Amino acid sequence: MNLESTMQSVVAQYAKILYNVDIEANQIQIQKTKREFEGDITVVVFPFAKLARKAPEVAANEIGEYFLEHNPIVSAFNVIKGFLNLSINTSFWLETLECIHANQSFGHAYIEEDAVTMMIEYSSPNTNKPLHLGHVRNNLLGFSIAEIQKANGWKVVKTNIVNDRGIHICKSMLAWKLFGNGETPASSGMKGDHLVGKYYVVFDKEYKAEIKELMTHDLTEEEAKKKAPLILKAQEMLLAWENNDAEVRQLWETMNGWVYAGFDETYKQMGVDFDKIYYESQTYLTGKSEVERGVAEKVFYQRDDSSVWADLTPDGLDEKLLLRADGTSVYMTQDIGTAKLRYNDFEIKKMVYVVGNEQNYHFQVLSILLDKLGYAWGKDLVHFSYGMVELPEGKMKSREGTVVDADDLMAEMINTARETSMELGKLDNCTPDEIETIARMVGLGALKYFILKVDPRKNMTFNPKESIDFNGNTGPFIQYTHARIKSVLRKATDLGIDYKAEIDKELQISEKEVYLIQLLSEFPAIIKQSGEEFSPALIANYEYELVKEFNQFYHEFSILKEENEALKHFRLVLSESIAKVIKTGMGLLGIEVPERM
RNA sequence: GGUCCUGUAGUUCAAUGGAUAGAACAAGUGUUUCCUAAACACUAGAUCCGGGUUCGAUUCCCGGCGGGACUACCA
Repeated sequence: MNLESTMQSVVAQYAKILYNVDIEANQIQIQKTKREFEGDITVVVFPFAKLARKAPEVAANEIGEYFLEHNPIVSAFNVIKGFLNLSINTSFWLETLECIHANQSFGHAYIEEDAVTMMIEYSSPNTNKPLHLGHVRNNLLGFSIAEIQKANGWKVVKTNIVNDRGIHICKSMLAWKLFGNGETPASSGMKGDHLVGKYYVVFDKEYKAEIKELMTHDLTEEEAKKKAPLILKAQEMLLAWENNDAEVRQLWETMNGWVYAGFDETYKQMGVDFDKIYYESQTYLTGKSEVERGVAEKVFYQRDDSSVWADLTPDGLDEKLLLRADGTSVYMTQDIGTAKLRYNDFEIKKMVYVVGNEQNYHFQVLSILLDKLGYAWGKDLVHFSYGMVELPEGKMKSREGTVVDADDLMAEMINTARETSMELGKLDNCTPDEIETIARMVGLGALKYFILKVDPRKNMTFNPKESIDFNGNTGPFIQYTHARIKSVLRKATDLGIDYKAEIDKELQISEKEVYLIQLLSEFPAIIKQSGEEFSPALIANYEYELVKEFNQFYHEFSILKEENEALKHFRLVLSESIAKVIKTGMGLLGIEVPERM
């Protein structure tokens, strides 16, 4: 029970006593008092002043008086318009801090044995090219919301559906076969996914050349695209794949193997992982049988050309194709198949798909289809939809080669972090290993924080330079603050200061310190809200506010030099609690915080 | 055309229907006997337009205008 909800029910109770007004506790608005006013928390009186037919000021004053008489944690109050500002007893805040300090897993809900399962799908790459900036946003969001839901008491299964079959991978395979000269990751020294991606580009280049050549022979562009020998060969290869042609399958497995090794490295570097990976090659047939079941149950219908459709016009949408006339499956069919496999593998109560907003329509449809097929979680599946990431230079376009590769980006961030730190002489006393660890934490922290602090729905601009700035609302700034607090605590330990003992409840502390404790006490509510709204940004912005507040405090007050032992002790406890909340909060964003930097 | 998302300082981002719309970057001015100056303080600057609901609107509703995505027998 936190202060806010306690206050809500108390105020509701008082309203009943004073005015005989019935109001739900959660209808009472409680907020933190703004800085420029006296007090700690504020009751917004307007709503029930109206019900009580009292002028807001009058009602606010009466409730304030009642508080003073009957509730010892309120030490003073003032009224401005319809806002009742209450000051809370210092001893209440001191007790609150002690609880926070003592609670090892502060902010985390305990996961019960019988907790329900939420499955979160994210990443979902194609196997014909390396991961790029768009995947970075996807992976970071997916991993972070999984962590947040765990903190909120869900059992979470992180999953990835790999699009390992289709014409795209055949293009890479074909180009490698024709132009590759047997090149392998080992022989070329290239990462596997990059090597395969290279041949995807080769295919595209040669294919375009063929189209151009054909167009000089009086073919339109459309015709040329369809008749170019390379595309015909690629389609042939896809067919051979579907028919289990041994040689094609062998090549497919080899090249996908290279790609997976490459992806693993990228995921590892990014710090994301999965509990269960599905492969499209294993799920697409299941989808077909599910669709056939739908036809049998008359949820879907078959046309004369034997293609299968779902009529979604009653839902205000179009008709949607599910199986082609030749019986092959489309994207939607695969998602249905994957859903069935997952349903069999886990007891899923909630399904979350982290997929870009260009697929909003697709998931609207999928939700309806799964519901019609009888999946309990179909109706309210969450499409966690996010916007595009752009660079300051403009949009990414694969054709113009302006795609930002995930591996390159991470390497660049780490390099910048290392260079900046070296320049500032911050790592002078570190071993090469320590330097690498810190550079990695800071570089990746900058990237992650910058991306996660933004509302996912919005398209955003990723500015590498700005993200790694050590000032402002950035990851490194928060990491740095954590390291500083840890440094103070180390020194305190060296000086033999004991800050595990109880805090003196009679201590006089400043408004700023009360504000910091109040901020800390809101942390669990922030995590809860982040979980409900699937919003890592909420946590990121909270972290920044906390750190900024602490920095001001830190400059205003000395900690170790304080003469008053009780006060010194209190400030150390406060600092340690803040460090704990920073670490926990950043952990929910998938960001590591260094002990020193 | 239809559907969905979005519009806040020069820029990048905030703001459960609440008080004088917050930060950061960029610009300008300061602060180092100091626990990490990779810090802190100060100055200047914004809700696309028009209606409506409300004691009160950046937020909710309606209508414009601008940006993006989707609207494939591609995935």
